[in-house]
Amino acid sequence: MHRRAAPEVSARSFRERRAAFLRSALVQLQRPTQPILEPKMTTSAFDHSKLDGTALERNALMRQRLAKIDALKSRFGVAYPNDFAPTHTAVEALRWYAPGQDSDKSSHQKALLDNFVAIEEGAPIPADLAPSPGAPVVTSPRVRLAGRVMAINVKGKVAFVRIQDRTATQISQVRAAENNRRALFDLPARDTDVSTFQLYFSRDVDADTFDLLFKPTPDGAWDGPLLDVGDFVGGEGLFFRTRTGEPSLWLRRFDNRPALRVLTKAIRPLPEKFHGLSDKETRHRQRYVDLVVNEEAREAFRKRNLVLRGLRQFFDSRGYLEVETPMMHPVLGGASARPFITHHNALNMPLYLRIAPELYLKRLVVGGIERVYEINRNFRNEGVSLRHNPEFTMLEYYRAYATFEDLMDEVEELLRFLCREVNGSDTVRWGTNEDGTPRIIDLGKPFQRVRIRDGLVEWAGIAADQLDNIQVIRKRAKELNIHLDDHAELGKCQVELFEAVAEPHLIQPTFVMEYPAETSPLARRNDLRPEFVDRFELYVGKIEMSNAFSELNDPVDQYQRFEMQLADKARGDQETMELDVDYVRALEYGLPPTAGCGIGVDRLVMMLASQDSIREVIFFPHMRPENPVVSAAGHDEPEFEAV
RNA sequence: GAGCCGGUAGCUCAGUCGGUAGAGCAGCAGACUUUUAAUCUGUUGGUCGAGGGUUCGAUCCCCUCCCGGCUCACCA
Repeated sequence: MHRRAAPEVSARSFRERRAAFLRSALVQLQRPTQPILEPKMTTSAFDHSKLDGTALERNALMRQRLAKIDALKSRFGVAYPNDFAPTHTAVEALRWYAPGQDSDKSSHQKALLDNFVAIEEGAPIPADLAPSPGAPVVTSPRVRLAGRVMAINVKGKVAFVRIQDRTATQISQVRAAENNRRALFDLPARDTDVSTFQLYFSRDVDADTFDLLFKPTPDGAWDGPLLDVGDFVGGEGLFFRTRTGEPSLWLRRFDNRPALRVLTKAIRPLPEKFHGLSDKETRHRQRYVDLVVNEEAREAFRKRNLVLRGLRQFFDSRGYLEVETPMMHPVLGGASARPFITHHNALNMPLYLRIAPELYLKRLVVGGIERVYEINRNFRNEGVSLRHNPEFTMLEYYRAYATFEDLMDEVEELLRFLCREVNGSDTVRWGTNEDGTPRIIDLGKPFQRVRIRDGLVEWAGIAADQLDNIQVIRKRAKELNIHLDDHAELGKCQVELFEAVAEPHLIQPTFVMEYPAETSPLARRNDLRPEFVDRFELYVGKIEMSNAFSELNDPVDQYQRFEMQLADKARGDQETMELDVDYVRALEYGLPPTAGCGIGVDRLVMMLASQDSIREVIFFPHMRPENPVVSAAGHDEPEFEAV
């Protein structure tokens, strides 16, 4: 758009530069991958040091590590072995030390910390391992642990290697119990490296491997230590506690195998251990790094998983059927939003990425699935913000023979249930108050309920008998410096003004009710006052969390409301629905009295995981590409014409 | 789409009122047989986001662009 306005010459040179860059990038990107794709090539024949000077970024540290791979390969014959099977996870290893888990636990008490022998269960005591005669003996199973190296401490002829595996988040929690247990040893609690388990490597156990991994060893391609933070390793040994009481694996040689092996060498270094990775752009673009180094990131996504499991548990237990309906819609409907449009080549037809599953789910209720829910992605072609991602996860559920008031109770129960599942509490800290103190959301108390008209009277100061006077509404909005859409009719003005003035009052969970009918084309009119619909929205922390209503099941009314939407569209409103003839036909077969509810799952997770940004609860939030996109089809004349 | 702020070593950050840059950590070399942000000694490492302009000279000043953050608008 803005490029159009740029001078013709600079626009052309820009295109040419981009095209030239892409051509070279394509050529360069192909270069390093070809040897790997060649079927006759094996990894052992691949010279990693030759990867220099390609399109891939290569700094000094990375070149160094590529050379280390070749050194490992020349030593072991394989650069990337895949024959190490761990017996325990890190959390299982830590739990082995818990009281009552093992009959021999008493022997791991304080008395043996300084002077003891660790032996394999059932094996004789090897004389050469006894530090001194008569030292206490502890037994341990033979254990193999694998994980990513998060810290290396070499202290003379011993080394400590901390590894992290898939149980990183769990182990952080188990550490709390372990810290309590450390009191038994009169040791201070540890609060660093809580997600790792420690390997202890004494040089006298396996001097060759020790020197190879931790000491400079003139050995072909690289003569420095071969182990780096970030590598994946596998180690074999016996459980014991170090002098400082840290549960650790004493690496040993069994059957002449190395005590510690590099399973995957990391070419790129991990972020520095103390400050870690804090740049949000990198954290979101390279989520894999974020997850490795940031406990809070792992925790947020663990909670996301708990929310998803909790949702399914809640609805499954109440007889709802989970379904999947189309994500590509030939007809736009179910919400008011601008869509993404794509095209089906073989059928030569446009398709919309769905903005809501609503109309399909209600078709299923017509089909007899009286309780139904779907958790899936919606796509809306709108702005990106702390609360909006172009694709977001939506829960919608429908329940026959229920009203929107029944759903209010159910949603309240749902949120309370989820909060307990995720946080073990009815309250959650989310955001900050005006005065900077942590804001506590209380899902334990009954949710507040407020009618739009009451809110307008109370918070916008509009006289009760002037609520339907659009001039008064607009004038008041102007006074309060609140922007209303110029074409908006009365109902929309009321809702917009309400949302603006009510915001400060919508921090604790609040149901907003009595929406004007014209703002809700799919909702059932109130029986007594048909200008309203039986609908609520749930607000928490000033943002909309949920939207629900008793469903309109009168096909004649529905058809007319679709026609009103078409009229809006004709006037230029881009966020209206289309006339879905088949949906009306479905209603003609009979939709039982039904209430339905949509819940923004990402926002729900934000709240329950105490996150202020939706990007913290979506693994790969939408971001602009870092570099010009190289087309998979290999077009070497890419088009950059701005649309 | 608009405004403000930012992009400096692998990471976290200083800095230069214009004379091509520093620290900590990581890396490398040395010491250390129970460390845990290990410690101690020495040391390598940078197209200062990209392009253009002003200038004897630009990482710094000016312009344009790219990417991000925050606020606003649209929206859930």
